[in-house]
Parts: sequence; structure tokens; C-alpha cells
Amino acid sequence: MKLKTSCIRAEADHVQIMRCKEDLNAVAISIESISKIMALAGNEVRFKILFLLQQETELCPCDFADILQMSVPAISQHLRKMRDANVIATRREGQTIFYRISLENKAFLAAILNNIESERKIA
Amino acid sequence: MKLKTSCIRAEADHVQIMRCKEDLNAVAISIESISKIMALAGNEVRFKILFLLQQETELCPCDFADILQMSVPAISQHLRKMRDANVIATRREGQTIFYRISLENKAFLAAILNNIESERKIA
DNA sequence: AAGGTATTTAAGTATTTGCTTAAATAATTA
DNA sequence: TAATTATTTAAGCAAATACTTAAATACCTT
Repeated sequence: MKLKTSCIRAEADHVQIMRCKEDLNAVAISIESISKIMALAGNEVRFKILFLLQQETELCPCDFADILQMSVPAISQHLRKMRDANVIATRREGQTIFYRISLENKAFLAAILNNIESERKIA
Repeated sequence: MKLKTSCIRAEADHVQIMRCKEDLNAVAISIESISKIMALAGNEVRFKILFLLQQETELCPCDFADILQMSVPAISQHLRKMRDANVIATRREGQTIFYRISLENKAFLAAILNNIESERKIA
């Protein structure tokens, strides 16, 4: 792969390009951590899991498997990914493990999940 | 794959499970469309592109390639995906094509992008 | 029309992802 | 202790993803 150091476009705004590079650099850590969460939430199954957790506060793998009509291992693997990234947290009660949205990501996820809206029935 | 119709857990709250299924059903279209956008934004390169577009309003493929130090075709393919999904829109000026965040997704993306914060230097 | 620049498209490939089935853990109950 | 239930882990595999290089398009300038 060949990369030019800088845009060769005649009208390229080199000041803008430099500013962009600096801006990106200043938020690099934040971008990386947020885009990791986005990547997790960007899977439809996991997005539904997060939606359900926001609605119900906590649910167990077995519940998700039932609600989403998926195998328990498939659910468990999605939960693990989100748990590893601290997007969700767990609580054990006997043999049941309850998952919930982690406190530190609750506000951020709410900002996204609150955009979900009910389909209104057309009369 | 074997799927049970319902969670067999003794303490399972069947009323809750039913409610979840209905809730999900009511927002199915919304969930699908939002999680599509999330999947696009969940890629770190595309997330950076969106961040840059929010900052700069519009940029061309050549700019992105320069700023992100990636090949032009790689950038172009990312842009295409987001354009196909109406996450971004284009404007042509001569041979240059400027990309911007589509009006209809600006607010939603802002809610996400505004969580990006500058790393504060520790004194 | 010819040559150059910006961008897109296409084909190929390595990596990642998300499931599957089977086996392993862990807690409860008989 | 043995059997049952809830969950996780592991291995395998098909599909999706994100890049690469090369070729095609489109517009501009001369």
C-alpha cells in the first residue's frame, strides 16, 4: 500500500488537515473506548439485549434465549463480550446469573436506546 | 439447534418474558434501523470519519485518506457503506466529492459523538 | 482529444464474527 | 453422593468484514 503524507488535491486545505489530525489525536483514547462499545452495540442481537436490559433492569441468559429465540450458548457468548468490555455487569442468585447494564455505561447507552421508538399503528 | 418455547427456569417470570417479547415486537423496525447505523458507527475507522465530519461539516475521500493514513480505496469503501445507509450524504464540486453527515442522522449521531472527550493532560 | 486528478469499483485474501454442538463448571435438590 | 438445572467454555465452520492491488469512471485542463 502506498500512502502520501498529505492530500495532493490542489485545493486541499492543509491547515484543516493538520487541525483534524491534532483533533483526532486529542481524543484518541476516548474514540477507541467508545467505538469499542459501539461495535458491541452494533450487533442486532446485542442491541436487543441492551434494549431489554434497559426496560427490565436485569435478566438472565435463559430469559434472553427464550425472548430472542436463540440458543443459550449463543446468548452466553454475546453476554460475555459485553461483560468483558464492562458494558454489562452480573449478579449471581443461586444458579441464576442476572445481567444488567453497568452503571458507568448506563447514561451513554440510554442516549442511544432512547432513540428507539414504537411503531405507531396507522389508523 | 434446539430451542425451548419458553424458559424452563423454575422461577422464570413468564409474564415478564411475554412482556419483553411484545415490547421487542413493538419496536422491531426501529431497532433494526438503529442497529444498522450502530453497526456502521461501530467500526473505528468509520467512527473517526463521523467524528471528523461532525467537527468539519464536510470532507472529501482524499482528506480522510490523508488524515487517517489509509488508502483511498479503503476510505471510499467505508464511505460507500455509510452513504448506502443514508448515514452520510454527498455533494460534488468538480472532481471532488464532499461528504457530510445526513440531516436525518445528525441529531442521533451527535448524541453519540458528543460523548467523545479530550484527554486532559495531568499536570 | 489527450493527459492528469479524484474517486469508485472489482477481485482476491486474511481476519473476524457469530453461530453450532459437545463438554465442562457450578449450584441446587433429592 | 448422584441427578438436575443454569451457565460457560471450547472447537469447528460458514459468512461477513476490511483491507489490498488493479482497473474503471468522471471531471478538469490544455
